[in-house]
Amino acid sequence: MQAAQACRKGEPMDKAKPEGPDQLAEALARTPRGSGRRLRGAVAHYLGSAIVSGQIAPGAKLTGEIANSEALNVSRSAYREAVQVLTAKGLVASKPKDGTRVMPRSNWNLLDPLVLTWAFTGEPDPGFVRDLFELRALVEPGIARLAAERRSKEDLAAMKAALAAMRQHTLATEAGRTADREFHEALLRAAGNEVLMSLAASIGSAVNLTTQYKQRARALPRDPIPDHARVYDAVAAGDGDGAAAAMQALVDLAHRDTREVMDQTPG
Amino acid sequence: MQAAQACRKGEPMDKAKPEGPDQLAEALARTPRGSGRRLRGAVAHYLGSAIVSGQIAPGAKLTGEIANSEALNVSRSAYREAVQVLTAKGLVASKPKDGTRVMPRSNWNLLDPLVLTWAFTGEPDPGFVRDLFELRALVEPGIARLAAERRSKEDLAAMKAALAAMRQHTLATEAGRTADREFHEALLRAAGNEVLMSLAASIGSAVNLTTQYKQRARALPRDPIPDHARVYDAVAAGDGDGAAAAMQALVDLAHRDTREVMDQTPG
DNA sequence: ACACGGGTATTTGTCGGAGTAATTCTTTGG
DNA sequence: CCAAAGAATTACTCCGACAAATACCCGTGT
Repeated sequence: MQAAQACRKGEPMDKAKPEGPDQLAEALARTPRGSGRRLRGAVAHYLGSAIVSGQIAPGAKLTGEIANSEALNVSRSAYREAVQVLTAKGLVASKPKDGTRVMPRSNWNLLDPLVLTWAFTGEPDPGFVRDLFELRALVEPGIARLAAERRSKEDLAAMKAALAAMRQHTLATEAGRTADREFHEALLRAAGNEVLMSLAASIGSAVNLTTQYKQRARALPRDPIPDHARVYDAVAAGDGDGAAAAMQALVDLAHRDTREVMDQTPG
Repeated sequence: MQAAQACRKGEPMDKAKPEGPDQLAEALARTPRGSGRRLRGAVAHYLGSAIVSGQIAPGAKLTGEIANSEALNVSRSAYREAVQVLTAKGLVASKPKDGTRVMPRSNWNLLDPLVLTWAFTGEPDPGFVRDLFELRALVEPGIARLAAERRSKEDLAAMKAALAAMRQHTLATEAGRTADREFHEALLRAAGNEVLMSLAASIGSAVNLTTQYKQRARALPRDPIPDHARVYDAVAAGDGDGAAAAMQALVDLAHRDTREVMDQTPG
């Protein structure tokens, strides 16, 4: 695909500029590039993964635009747009003459779904997973409490339907997992807080990634449906404390499952 | 002219108003553009504010790249890079033939510092502020609890120094506010959770914006230093529950202050 | 010897135009 | 009436040149 660039004008290969190992271009071509994903997205994924995984340390500065875009066999425009994405997520910052530098980790937007995706390419850092579960443990019970206080009849109906679908399909099927997502989404709507909704979307994306990881390790999670039911009952009863406690149990369960999987797959 | 505004499909276009040729370009030039802020940043700020403030509703599609960039008197590259920033923050999505559409609010990354900035240009939405404080009420006590359990001697020293500086300068001075930030930063370091750190950075940015707003209304916040001291004491004593409670009180206080200010300045 | 100020080189930033690719809408054939 | 082929529209990518900003070097003056 990138070959089109080199061949389009039929320019002859210049010996003065040794092509160098286009290991980079290969790696770039290997990056998954689905329907909506454009070239700039692939570049962003490549650079973002390299940064989040630590291959490019904070403070380091990456190669200049012209050189780097040529190394990746992409145009400078596409490369620059990819860098803008990284900049928007706080991973890098660019200044004339100084170049584009990787920012300290404290500046990264770790809750951005894409950044989370990059963090989970390869082996996830156990400390990072622990941090994520600590956040879940803080936020999700609070969401459940708010939901218990504010839920409408429609919210309850949606949660009940999702719960029934979960029971029917189980979490082993895609339909079951969809129902699970719908349950949490309904809970979130019931909580009536847009900011928490946005945060939960990020967390949910992280949950999906860990779940994927769990499945990769072929671990069978124990049945979480009773816990979901407890959350539902407490929310329906308007019992904030009960809902928070039930949700806390749910998060703890997921944490324990994940930790087990990560322990049984050492290097 | 009106090119940059939302353009719903099927609606007949009014003929151009006879006003100044580039009203948009003027507005763009008026957008604050500090040292590091580039042209693309100004465009992103302009479009982002218009979207977050609701001037361009979700589902609406913005004018094509060529027309819109010309209307703003910027090159297509700069405009596209600005749109990439918005895309990275979940505000818009682009597809060939369909154009660039504003995404539903649930897709926005409301915790992104820039998005928060855009949300606070003009009158902040009271509901949004409430949501933010609910998040703070959930997360910050948890941070204090973790800090109480994990703080090192260095953490305590840093917090103590910041507290002293706060006492000396008070929050009316810039030095005092810097000390305040340092206190919270030290607390965060003590908690030892990178994800919470990233989240707190976003929240802190929102806090700064609300504080700015409070100052704009010339309201004098009551003295929060005793509450900070209580947090410090509990953290030093390793009292997780106490630290959480003290921090809860601090957040409540800030919420009350902000609400007062917002009540006394109705639209 | 050192502080300071100006010039210079390097790097990102902006520009404009041309051609490509993907997707929706339309049209046509079954 | 439906489905597949085609047309139109839009974003996407590429290219090459120029402008702006700033870190760095060097000469100057004290």
